Amino acid sequence: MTNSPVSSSEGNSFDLLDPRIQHWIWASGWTELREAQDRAIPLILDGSEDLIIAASTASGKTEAAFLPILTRMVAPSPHPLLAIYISPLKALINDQWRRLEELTEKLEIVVTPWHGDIGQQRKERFLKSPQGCLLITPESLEALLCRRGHGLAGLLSRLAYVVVDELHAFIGTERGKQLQSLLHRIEKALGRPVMRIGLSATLGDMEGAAAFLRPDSSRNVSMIDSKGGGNELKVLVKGYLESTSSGANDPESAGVAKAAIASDLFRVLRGSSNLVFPNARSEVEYYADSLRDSCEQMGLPNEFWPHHGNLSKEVREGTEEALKQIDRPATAICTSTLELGIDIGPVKSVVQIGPPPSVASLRQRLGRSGRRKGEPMILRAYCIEEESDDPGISELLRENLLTTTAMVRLLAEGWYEPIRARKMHASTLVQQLLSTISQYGGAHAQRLWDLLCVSGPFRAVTSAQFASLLRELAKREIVFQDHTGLLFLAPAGERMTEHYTFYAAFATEEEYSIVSGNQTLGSMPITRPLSPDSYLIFAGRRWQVVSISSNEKVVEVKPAAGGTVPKFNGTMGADTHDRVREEMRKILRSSLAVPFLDAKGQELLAGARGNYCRMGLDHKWILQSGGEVQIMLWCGDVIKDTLALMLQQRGNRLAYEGGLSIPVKGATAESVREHLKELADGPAISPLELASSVQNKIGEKWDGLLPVELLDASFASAKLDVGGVQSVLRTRFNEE
DNA sequence: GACCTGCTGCGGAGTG
Repeated sequence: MTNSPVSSSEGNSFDLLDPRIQHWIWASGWTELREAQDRAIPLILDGSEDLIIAASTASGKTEAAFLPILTRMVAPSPHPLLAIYISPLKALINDQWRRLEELTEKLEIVVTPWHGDIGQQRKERFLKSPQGCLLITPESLEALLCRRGHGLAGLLSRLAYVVVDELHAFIGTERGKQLQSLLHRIEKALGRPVMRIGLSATLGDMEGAAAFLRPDSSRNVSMIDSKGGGNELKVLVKGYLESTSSGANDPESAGVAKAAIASDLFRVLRGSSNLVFPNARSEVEYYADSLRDSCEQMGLPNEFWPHHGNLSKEVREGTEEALKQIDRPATAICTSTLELGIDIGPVKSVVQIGPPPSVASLRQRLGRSGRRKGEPMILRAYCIEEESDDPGISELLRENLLTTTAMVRLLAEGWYEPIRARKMHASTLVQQLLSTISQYGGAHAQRLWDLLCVSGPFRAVTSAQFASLLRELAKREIVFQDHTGLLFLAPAGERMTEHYTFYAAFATEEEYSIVSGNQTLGSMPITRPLSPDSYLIFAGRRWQVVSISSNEKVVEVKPAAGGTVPKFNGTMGADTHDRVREEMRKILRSSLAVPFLDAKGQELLAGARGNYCRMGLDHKWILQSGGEVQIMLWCGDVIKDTLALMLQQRGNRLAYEGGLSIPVKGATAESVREHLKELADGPAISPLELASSVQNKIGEKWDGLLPVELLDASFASAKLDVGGVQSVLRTRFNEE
């Protein structure tokens, strides 16, 4: 292939591919293999190590994995091979299915998509001839193991590769723990390791990702980190001041800043395609409605479309289609639904309203713009600060503007939050235990312990905790042990594993469907049912409620002129990282101008710096104000929350609602100082003891089935950092 | 004090 039209920067990866695949590459008009593809091909063909491919969106990661996998599949062999591709989204499976079909058309390789929306016929065809590429979700794979476990070794006997897409979306979550367990159970059933390939755009640290992909380190994980040429970054952060003093209860005056932001967005975004991230579904509804209304007022076709997780598939696909149309401008107002790799067209700029949840998330969002060579990435951020008669510390230090400024600076430095995967997820152990018993139709306690906790991913669980979990499940008649020592599912356990809701590792609430005529607009939580005739803004439009059916959980609506933005049930917020809070303090201590702030932003920052000096915050971190004491730790939320619990456990009364400080009520600075000194220098309190003092620890799906001590341990692993508290307190005392 | 994701087997009606 000396005159091959496709060049390869290093080595001869192209030459290693099957000629038919080489022809496909040529016919697709590619002039060269991307760096990640070039490097991945020999490693995947060799197959003796695991692999992580981290490369930017639209850099051909999927092809990097599948070009060599398909080459292996079409090579002459007595046994046809099988590859499993695991995706966190059904939409992504459908995308990849289309792309792979195009590639495999002439190769006679069967590609089988498998998730909840795929018909039974296709699934049965795969079960009869389990080869080719299986594209599946973790939940469907769980169901496969749980229900067809007997034949698993036969079914997957040809398995040669496991590809995990969007790896970062799994790390540190219940779904990620479930996925690790599934991969381990498959290898144990086969009695051999299978090459694992992780694909990701954003990875804070590659070592952490490797430890996630192969937790027992029994195989080496190679890494391809192809960051790609960074496009120029253009940033503008705008500040807004909202007065909430005196007339604060007047609903008309609340939202002046939001209206100003909406009108600025209309002015700068019209005529191009953009993504707007306002941080909350209710805010998405506000801006989508307001911007669509502005288009209508001016007699223009609508360019603004909503996208969030409570909107129906049809509404979301409508927005995605509008974005893909290159010849017509379209801007999506969205939540993190548009952060993952669903295929949307190129966008000119990304708008962030309010502080981003994390630097990593900001980076992922920004990666959606400036995708073409030479085009800059454009970020416009809007920050609303409040001004009241009785300002708190967060208000005086302009926390929203300051957080956004700190995150933009860290982003520009190239820093983002490393992966945190120290959580035990004992809730998911309950699922894996029951699923494994179902898979084998009964199992010895010792075997389950070995499989899940000794060689498997629940390494943080002790044998005593595991034994107490089995006793708890037996007490609840979910499992029982026969005279030979085998564990079986009891009737309650069988009902659990047979119900379709068992296969997802994460919990969700029940919701009402919102229906207009024969169109389903989406769904809403049922904790706040609407009264008939009330008005509602949903899917970026205005509606009136016609009827509510509690039995069928359906709200019927019709178009209307009025409406208010709905409330959704938010869960706990994101944990801001230590480094972000340190950067915020650094900005307050400096007097240098921040060039990407607008005039109002500069003015607000100058005020915050003045307040920081006036309060003496450079050396003082325990402040007395009236009967309240404020503790300023300048650390991330996990440590701050842990200290709040420690103080509460020692009898302090807190008025803690997040923010920059921990307020202690009815105390003196001296007494609080004494407590903090003892905590800093005294023996470290055990995280389990601290956890046992916490009232509501139920957070994950099966937490309610855990014995007390295991629940405490699982809570502590996810939420507490006692060592971190001591270390931060010592730093603060030393600085005085 | 954000956001997001996913799900089997069967029975019955309707159609070719």
